[in-house]
Amino acid sequence: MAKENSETPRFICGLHATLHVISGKWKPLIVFFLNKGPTRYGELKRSVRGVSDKMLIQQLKELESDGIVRRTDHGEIPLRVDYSLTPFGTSLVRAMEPLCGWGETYEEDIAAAMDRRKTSR
Amino acid sequence: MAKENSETPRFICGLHATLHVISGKWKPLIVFFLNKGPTRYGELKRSVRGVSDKMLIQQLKELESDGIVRRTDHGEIPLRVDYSLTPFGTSLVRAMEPLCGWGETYEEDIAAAMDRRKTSR
DNA sequence: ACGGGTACTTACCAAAAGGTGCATACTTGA
DNA sequence: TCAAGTATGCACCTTTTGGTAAGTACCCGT
Repeated sequence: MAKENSETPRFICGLHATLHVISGKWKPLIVFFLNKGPTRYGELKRSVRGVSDKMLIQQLKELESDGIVRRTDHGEIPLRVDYSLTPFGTSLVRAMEPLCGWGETYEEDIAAAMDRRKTSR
Repeated sequence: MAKENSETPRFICGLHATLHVISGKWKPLIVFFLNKGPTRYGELKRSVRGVSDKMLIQQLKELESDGIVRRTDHGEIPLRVDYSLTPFGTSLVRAMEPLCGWGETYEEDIAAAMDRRKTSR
């Protein structure tokens, strides 16, 4: 009587799940900066050079709805909001570290491969 | 006299570099299966359910040009090709493990967040 | 000669992701 | 009152990514 797939095989493996959370052009950069401590919106925007308001807000909202980031509105007279990592976000950053390390170690190879592809197109 | 950025700030951090290698709808799944050993094209296609020829080949080519995957043409009478991870690819898989673990641990939370977003749209 | 299998390649399209720029509501300082 | 700053929202458009379906070149069994 069992259906072929009785439960949700949404993710093939943990990595697959994780990628749904951190993929997005600016997300890794955002968590990277946020890992240094709470940051105001404008400050973050200046840190993540090249990001547009739309993208920054959008990605922050997604990270927030994923429970990675916390938005704090200080309810002050001149609008003041800042963003920080939740403990969940911090655990993500921990798990990312080896990948960061791998990327750092092979940065040049990765860049070279990217260039090769761009050139041969 | 120094320019603002004298050298290439292509990646903000290692993770950023890594993501250029593993992001792509089917890449994590591909390396996941390949981690179990060399696999023939057709076999891989049957494993990664739902992938089209175009996508499988495309992503395999990118992984190959990034040095993650190795293509072996056995030059046999009935066409026979298989794919496997290079040592570089294996090192990537190693670095991915904590992220896999994180994803496994919080799979439900991630899925729930995804559903929330899908529903509220 | 035909149908089927292997390993791709190609053209065409739809959907998702990302970018640009203007608009808002509120503030402070000149 | 007007410009400027903070933190967004929104409409529109382009780019990138992914999907569908067909075709190729080769081989094999019947």
